[in-house]
Amino acid sequence: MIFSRNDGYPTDVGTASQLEDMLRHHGLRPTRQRLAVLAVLARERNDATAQGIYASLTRRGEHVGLATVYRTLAALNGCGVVDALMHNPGEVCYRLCGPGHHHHLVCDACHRVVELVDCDLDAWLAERAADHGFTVSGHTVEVSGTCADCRAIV
Amino acid sequence: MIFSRNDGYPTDVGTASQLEDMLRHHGLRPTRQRLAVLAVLARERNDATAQGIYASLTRRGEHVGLATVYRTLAALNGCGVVDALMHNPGEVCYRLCGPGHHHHLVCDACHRVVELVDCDLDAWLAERAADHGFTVSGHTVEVSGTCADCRAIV
DNA sequence: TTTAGTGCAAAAGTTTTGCATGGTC
DNA sequence: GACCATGCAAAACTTTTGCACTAAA
Repeated sequence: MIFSRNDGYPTDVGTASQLEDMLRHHGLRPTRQRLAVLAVLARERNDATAQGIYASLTRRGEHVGLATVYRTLAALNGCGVVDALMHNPGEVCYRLCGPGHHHHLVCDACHRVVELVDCDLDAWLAERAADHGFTVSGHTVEVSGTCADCRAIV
Repeated sequence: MIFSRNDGYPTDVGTASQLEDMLRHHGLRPTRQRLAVLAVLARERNDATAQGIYASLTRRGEHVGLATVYRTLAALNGCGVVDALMHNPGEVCYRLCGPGHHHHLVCDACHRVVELVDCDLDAWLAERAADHGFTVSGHTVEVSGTCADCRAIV
């Protein structure tokens, strides 16, 4: 799996030309700006806000308009390439994630994110929901905790 | 349990004097404004935004400043009296919930919320998290689906 | 050359804050 | 009287949008 990561470390997320192919595959033109946003996401072990990504780009001298960052993230989220996390009120965090069903384990201290890929809650939830007359269309689990690195510091 | 509800229906959430006691119990002065906000939350089977609560109060002729609504919700959330749900980007929803550990089953169509109280995920999550070096401090599950009423309409 | 994407600035929206006033203990 | 809570308006923020311009197909 070339475009997926399983923990937060900056693993191989594809060369520039592979990122281009991915964008094209989703009907998105591989522009300089989109590749730059993807590069920041690929380098980020934590989740990142639109504002934060914009700041990263500016810091590195890559000129990408803030509106473009927002539009790019919306497009990538629409394709399922990035996940949107809403643990903080008032802002959305984005993260380049694997394509399958998974949940997020987030470090309270450093915001590092790990994907939990094995989840078999469906049957259990469907049963509980049926007790209340609901049919289930989806679910998200967010687990908060402390990663090994941060625990070591304290 | 007098201040808890299990589904979204407007059940008995306490008389005015009981609400006063609850506020006092948390070190909050039982002002007209706070009781009014609580009354709106108690009457609401769905979750509600600060803006929506403000609108409800205004509609009923109760004059409570918008800043006061925000401050009241923050205080009640801090006490654990109301839960904050963040399913929509850019706004926080609040809901008067039971005091114990529970999760939320939310109707996609009408935003009705039901609390799921039996949850056994702790051991399973702790194990998965340990595989990645994390210790778990908490978790939230948000289940989306369609309630019986909304399914009937379609 | 046709269409999609970008930049900039303005606008929209939610939430927070400062400070004087009023209510509660 | 001391302290907490409120109201109002301004400010801070994130996010969206309009429109002329640029780049990709």
